Amino acid sequence: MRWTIVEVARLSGVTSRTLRHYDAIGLLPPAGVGANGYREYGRDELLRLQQVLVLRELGLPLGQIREVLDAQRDRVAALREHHGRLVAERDRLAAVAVTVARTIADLEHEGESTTMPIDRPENLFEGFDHSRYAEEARRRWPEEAASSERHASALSDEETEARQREWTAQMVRMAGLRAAGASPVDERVQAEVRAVYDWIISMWTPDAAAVKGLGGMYVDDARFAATFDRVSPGLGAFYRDAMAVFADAHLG
Amino acid sequence: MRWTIVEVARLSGVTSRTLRHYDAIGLLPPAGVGANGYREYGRDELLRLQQVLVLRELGLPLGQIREVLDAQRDRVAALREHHGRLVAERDRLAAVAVTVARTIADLEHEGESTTMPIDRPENLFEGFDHSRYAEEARRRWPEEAASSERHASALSDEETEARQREWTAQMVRMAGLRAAGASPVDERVQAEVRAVYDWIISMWTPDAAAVKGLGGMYVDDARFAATFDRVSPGLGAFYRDAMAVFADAHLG
DNA sequence: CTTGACGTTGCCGCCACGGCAACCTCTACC
DNA sequence: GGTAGAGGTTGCCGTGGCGGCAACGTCAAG
Repeated sequence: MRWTIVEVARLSGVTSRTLRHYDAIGLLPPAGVGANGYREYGRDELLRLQQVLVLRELGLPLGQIREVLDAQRDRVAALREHHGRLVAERDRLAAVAVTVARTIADLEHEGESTTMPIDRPENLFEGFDHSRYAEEARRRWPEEAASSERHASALSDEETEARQREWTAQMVRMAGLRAAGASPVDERVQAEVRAVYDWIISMWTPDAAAVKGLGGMYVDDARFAATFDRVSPGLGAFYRDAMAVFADAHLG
Repeated sequence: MRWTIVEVARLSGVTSRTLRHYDAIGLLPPAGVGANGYREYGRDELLRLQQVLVLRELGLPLGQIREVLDAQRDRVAALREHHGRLVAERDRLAAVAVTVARTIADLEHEGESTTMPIDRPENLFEGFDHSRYAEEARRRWPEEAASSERHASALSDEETEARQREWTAQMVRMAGLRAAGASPVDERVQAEVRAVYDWIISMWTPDAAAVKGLGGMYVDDARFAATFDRVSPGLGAFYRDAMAVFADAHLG
């Protein structure tokens, strides 16, 4: 069985342009080329394309996908490396998003003093030394994290670290607001408190009974049950059992 | 006072190559050009550069930075738009990171059956139709969200939606494990339950008294107090007061 | 025979620069 | 005044993953 480029495109969902690109960079050469110059793809190429798309979906650059598929590289190692990059980029974007949100709020509430006078030009760029802050945070927090009795066992290291960083940044912002003379009822202060509240919630630890009770509700409550059933009949009961196991193992 | 390109570079932290680039694309033309062809920058250019760097730090593309600074565009509107993109991209990366992590785990624990037999090639690409899934989720969830008593008032719409998406994906994965014959004590199932547990935690709602109590602890507990004091003396008490206000306003 | 769908190669563009080449200019020192 | 070294200039190529377009050949159906 042979397929033309557009047939493969329709099967896989990528464009024919992309398939030609993959040929051009040697990532997925066709099985052969007909007398008319048309590319011909076979079963093996479809399988390879599937693997390419899986890895591409995971965000791996095409060059690394080729290395992995040509077995010159360990898949797990490549993915682990990639995972680190993803998490770092995710955190960076999260931090930027927070800053942008705060900037928007500031701009909306700006009264008058947008332009502050500047005498020494080198002060213009004071805020841009990020590495210093990041190091500070890293130096300050590890011991605190170790000595605290926070119930972190259910969270991965990455998540824990991300929360710590959030928390530190939170305090710094709060200190800034206070220094600027804001009172506790100030809406910007309250916005920060709301963030603290979210954070508290995420640290709140329901006990074993509560988790089991929730699992039971997944079965007994018609609304919940219907939601699960739409995904897969009987899934609610499966959740209930699995949650009971988890509760016994981790929350005893 | 006039500065050469390298002096500006040293003041601001960007490279001279970047400054030339900004000139080339019309983002930051120098104040003038000397008889020797050297670019000369003045105070106004430093101020403009500072604004450029602020907006660039927020991730705004250079073209939009130019539009904003040339006042053809509303800053807040541009940032709001940008914020949406950031959050979407952050969520996408977070989702991909989770998938990559699970893939790594799968690859590490894979026993033997890596290559499953495939007869119908179109099935190879079944998992890739994301738009359909996304629509499904969007159609399914709004009512559920509206009718549920979940305490979502303290969360933004974006966060709520992200949680819902996580939750739906969770169920699909769980259904897949179950279909594959996994039992509730299976470690992959338990890993998913752990995710549910985290989700439950984040939905758990402490009442006003609990929030106030926690605020009080920020002052009474020496460990907490010390942490706050290192950031700013008396910050703990400030938190306590602000949290009491929040609790009264939102958790009464 | 025509039409329209599909195939090919090849080149430009995106975005924010980095790197290099080839060359000119300024300052300091011998 | 020669020279070294730091710094200035323009201009072109490369990055990643294709999309879009041009200009043209091929195939099946009516």
